[in-house]
Amino acid sequence: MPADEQPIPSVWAKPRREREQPALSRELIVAEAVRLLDEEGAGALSMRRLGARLNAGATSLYRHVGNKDELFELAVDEVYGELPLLAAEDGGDWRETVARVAHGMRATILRHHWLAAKIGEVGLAYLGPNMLRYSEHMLGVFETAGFALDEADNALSAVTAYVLGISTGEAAWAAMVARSGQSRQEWAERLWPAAERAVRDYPRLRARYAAQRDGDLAASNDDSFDYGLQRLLDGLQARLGS
Amino acid sequence: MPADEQPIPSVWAKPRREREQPALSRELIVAEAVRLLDEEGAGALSMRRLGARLNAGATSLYRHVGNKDELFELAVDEVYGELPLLAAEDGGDWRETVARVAHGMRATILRHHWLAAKIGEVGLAYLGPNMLRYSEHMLGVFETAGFALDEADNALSAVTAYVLGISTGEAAWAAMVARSGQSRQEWAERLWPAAERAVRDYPRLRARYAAQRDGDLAASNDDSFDYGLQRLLDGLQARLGS
DNA sequence: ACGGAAGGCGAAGGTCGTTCGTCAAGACCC
DNA sequence: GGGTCTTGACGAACGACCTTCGCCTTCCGT
Repeated sequence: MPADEQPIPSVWAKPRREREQPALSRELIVAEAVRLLDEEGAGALSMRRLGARLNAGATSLYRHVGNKDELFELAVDEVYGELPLLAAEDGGDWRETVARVAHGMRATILRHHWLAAKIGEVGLAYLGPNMLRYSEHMLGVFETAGFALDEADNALSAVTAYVLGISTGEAAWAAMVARSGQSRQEWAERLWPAAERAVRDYPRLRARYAAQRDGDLAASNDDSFDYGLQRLLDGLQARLGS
Repeated sequence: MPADEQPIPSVWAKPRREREQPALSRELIVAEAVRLLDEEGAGALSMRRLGARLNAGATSLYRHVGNKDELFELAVDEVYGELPLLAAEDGGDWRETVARVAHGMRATILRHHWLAAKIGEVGLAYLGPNMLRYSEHMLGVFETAGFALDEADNALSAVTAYVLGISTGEAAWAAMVARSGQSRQEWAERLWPAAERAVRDYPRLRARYAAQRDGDLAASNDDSFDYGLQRLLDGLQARLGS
């Protein structure tokens, strides 16, 4: 047995419970969970690992969180709090406001690449306070743009669904790259042969893949996102003209 | 010990390996996995339970599938195979075709409520054969409608993203209801007090919730889905006019 | 007839979520 | 000051999970 593992029967040996930190709290736990998720993905979040990062045992977390699923809900809403709440000036351009919010939402999802998958499990209607505040605010934006409340609801759902859907694919890709530890370039190179073989019999897909082969992938994703967003906004704007 | 558990040392007691079924195969495994997922959700799929449903041990599956993640990829692509591949007649209405495909895709996602969440993990660009065939086909639809190939790609991404995004929320809700074992009505009633309390301070949300309180929820979801879809198609159609 | 491949499976290692009982430390009341 | 209650933390343990390994049976091609 190593000497430093021998229990020394003295007051001074006792670790003198460290309480200079507020110990543990729901806020600290959720914040650390988000950090862990960002760094290592949803699969790497276990209560034990999260506890260890907080200098605590795994079971201590249950005093504050009750459940792992509950913890995920809290983490999702925490990130919802990062979404920009742009004011809709009365005479301002509602299109510009909505577009900026949509871009901000996409950026948030890409920053937290586990978010899209978790929303797929948890759903969009889960009553988190930050999510409610965001929804209320955006309904207001559409209302002052001229939509009646029920149509504003549909419009908000459409924009949110579009952003969430298109970011899901990008986020999944980013998550895979992050988990592999390789760079985005290496990963693409490694995947290329399989992709080329898979699309051999599909001329249109082959052409699309070839076109993206040497282009800037990030820029292409940005353009594609904005294209669909603008079409959706076009369609919404046309409803206001009548 | 019950008598029927005593090992009888006789040839006739041996179960005489049942091989009238083709034993096990990747196809059988994936089909049963989809059935299990539909019935009990993604959380209930374990290799042991899946094996048991196929009268096999858990580890036998690894001869055919290699991985649980791989099994999920196969299951996702299996469901992709259910998507309708509507032909785009040359003089026909491309809008109608795309709308019908979109509705079919939503119906498929709602029929397999685990799908949306899994796509969020796996991503849209995973090279499954059914998914490739579907993409190639839809690119063709947009091309014959008059879009250049790169714009057809963006248009397809937009429509797919919208459908996926809006179905995600509905599917998550359906999955929760299915897991709870209660009826949709019971679940809504049970959730109502919490929802009412949560939206108390948000007038627009409160009005929306109240409006949906006694309306037909399914019909309302259908309408909301079609609203956003039509706006997106409006925006795409406007691009063809010029 | 026989050798090798393929398929199936039990045991086991390691991780996970979660519950329970226990223990230390402060809060509060008489 | 002393006793009691509440809060927070934690180790042990249960059951379920994925996956690897080695062994056994079955079958097929030659």
